[in-house]
Amino acid sequence: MKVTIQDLADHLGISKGTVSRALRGYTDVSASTVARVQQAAKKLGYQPSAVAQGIKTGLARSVGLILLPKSRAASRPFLMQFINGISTSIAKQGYTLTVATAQSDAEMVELHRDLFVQRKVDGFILPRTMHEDPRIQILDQLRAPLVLYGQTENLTQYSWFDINQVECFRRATARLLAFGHRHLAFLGGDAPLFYNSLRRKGVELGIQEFEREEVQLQIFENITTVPDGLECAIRLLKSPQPPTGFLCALDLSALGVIRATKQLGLIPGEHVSVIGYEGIPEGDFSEPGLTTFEVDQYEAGFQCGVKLMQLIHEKGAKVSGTLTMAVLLERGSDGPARFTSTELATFIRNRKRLLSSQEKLHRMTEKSLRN
Amino acid sequence: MKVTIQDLADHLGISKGTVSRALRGYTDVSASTVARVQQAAKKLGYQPSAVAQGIKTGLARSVGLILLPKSRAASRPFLMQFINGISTSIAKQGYTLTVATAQSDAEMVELHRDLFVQRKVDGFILPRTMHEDPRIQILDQLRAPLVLYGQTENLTQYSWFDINQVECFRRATARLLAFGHRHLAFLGGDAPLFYNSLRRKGVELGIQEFEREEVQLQIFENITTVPDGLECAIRLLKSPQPPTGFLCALDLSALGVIRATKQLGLIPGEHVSVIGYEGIPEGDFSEPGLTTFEVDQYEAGFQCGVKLMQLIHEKGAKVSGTLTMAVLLERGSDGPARFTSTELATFIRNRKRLLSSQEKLHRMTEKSLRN
DNA sequence: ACTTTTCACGAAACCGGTTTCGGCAACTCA
DNA sequence: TGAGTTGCCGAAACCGGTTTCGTGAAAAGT
Repeated sequence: MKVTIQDLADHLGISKGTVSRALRGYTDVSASTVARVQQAAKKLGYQPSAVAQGIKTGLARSVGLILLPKSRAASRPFLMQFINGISTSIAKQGYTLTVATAQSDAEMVELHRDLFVQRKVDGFILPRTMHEDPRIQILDQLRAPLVLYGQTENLTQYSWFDINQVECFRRATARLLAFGHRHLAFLGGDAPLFYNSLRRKGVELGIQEFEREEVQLQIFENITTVPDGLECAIRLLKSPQPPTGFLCALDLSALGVIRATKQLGLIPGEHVSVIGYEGIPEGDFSEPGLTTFEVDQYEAGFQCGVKLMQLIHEKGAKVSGTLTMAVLLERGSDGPARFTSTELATFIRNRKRLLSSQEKLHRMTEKSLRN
Repeated sequence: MKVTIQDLADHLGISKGTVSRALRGYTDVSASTVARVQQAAKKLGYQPSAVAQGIKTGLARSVGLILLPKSRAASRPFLMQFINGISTSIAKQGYTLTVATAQSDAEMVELHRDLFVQRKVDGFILPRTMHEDPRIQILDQLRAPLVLYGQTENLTQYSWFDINQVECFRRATARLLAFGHRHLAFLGGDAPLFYNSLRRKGVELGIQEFEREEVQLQIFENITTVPDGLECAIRLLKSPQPPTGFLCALDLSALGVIRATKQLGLIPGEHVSVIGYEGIPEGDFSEPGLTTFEVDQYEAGFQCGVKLMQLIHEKGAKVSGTLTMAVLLERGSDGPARFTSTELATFIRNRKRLLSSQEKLHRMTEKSLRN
């Protein structure tokens, strides 16, 4: 059924060693033999078994990506294009992507170890880097090649790729300040993940650089889902000094903030401003559309793949880090500050009455419509 | 660095054959030796190389899943949980998931062949089944184990898992009919994919079974994105006999329909009804929420994995098909028919005037608010 | 006490490749 | 023409496991 190198050698009447050398591009095989072998290989449909190759070369020709589906929030939207990017970049060297899922952090670390020790993969791409990432520690011990998608401590020791999130949030902050907002809130994401510090740092930097007036900043963490963002924003907006501008580490929490503003009868982008980060598709379906930084996940995956291939193949290859920018999508959820914080608080208090009167008007027109 | 079976054997002073038999659970090894070997393996951190194992057993202990990222529409949302399901079910037998991406149908077929011929995978899971699926044809030739996620022709020859989409759309249709809708539209998805026929069949069945009154049904295909749905719905709603109920093969197109209704000043769920299928997260962010059938993608992946493991391991294993149901999420996008088709047409014509008057009222209240 | 069976393990073949090594034949050069 | 290269290929070792086979020693049977 399956044709082996021996079958091919017998068919050509030469030794399997010669067949192997011919196909691997050794120079000590005559051009005519190489041609014959290649032709016969194509005719018989021979392709060397990756498994058998791996035993001698010590390479599985696969890279590992281990996911934690528990954290639906941040890993779901980016997955398809990220995978596509990795897969495309490594395919050139005959590599494939091995994807596994873990249900806990501990299991994730074990999985990395096992996959490498069992030679199922030759290296890893690590998304969602953490502070003192335990995956890195164990892979260091094993001397496993790895590339980080994200940053962490001791960055010079590893290859990594990341978006300049500090700069993104610095710009987002500067943007809201330029719009006239003076009371800001930063809704951070998963505290143990490194990105959170970076995005927060960007906000703080943006405020530092702004010297014209006093700026108020409230900081929150672990706001990772729509309900989280909703609840947090409701609480803030009902406070005596509500923020007029929201900087959200994640699009999902930004969508929650938008919901909250609408629940309170406010118009996002007009009464309050919201900026997100990541560019998930849902952001285009909210009303108004979410202003956010769109990350090119395909490119991210691609670059991670390229870097990992270098580490695996070029002995003594230098580790390298790359920082790129995300694109600001200016949709409708932010804009010039209409209110100060104090004005907004008053507005929100008065809003209830007005809402009910509007409701009445609405019903009136609806009724007239029916007839 | 890496500890091999020979290292372990030397360390214990026994032959590597015995070590292997001890770890593989052969009976002709004394219990005490088995214990010693297992203990030493753990101490030295020995785990057999999957690559080396594979050469003798002929198994790579990996299953393939090949994606077509081009078709962003349908494959993106379900991916994470589907992968999680597969990965979890096959992990028990030491299997991992190999994911690759193809940029065209032709490349996808090649990839399946190559991955199997190179023994990188022992079998495949095929999502998004097509009519006369070319992947199946080539994998049949290679006698490669496969499991379909979806249905196709000659279903008795393969293992497959699917949602009973016919029944879902029959119910959706019956639901709209019970709500009093008599002019329906079915917005189908990718015509070459098998699911499209099934969902359409469900709609036709639902209408057939309804014998009380005459029902009008308009059918469209290849409506796979939000803009597609938007454009199609606008056109339909502006026609002389607009449908009052929309059955959408995909949530994305349903979201487009909801947008269209709102653009025309209609209230989804009140003036027109929309039902989708799949349960993508975006459906929960639209206003009103999208009524849809939620598919458990984790379960789907899990079952596909289980079936594939059976095919690979149990020689002479019977192929098996499984049909389950999706859960109807009753959100706000559908409801009792307020209008007949004719009434709706009139309503939409009159709507423009009313919209501008409402706009005026709205501005009035806004102005009073500001002061 | 001697044969037969069972138990437990070592030796070796094997899987399908890669890579090293050695040697024959042809070719170059003096 | 004989010695030294060079080109090309076969033989064999090797990679790290699995599995078959054979055998010595202990246990069981007579």
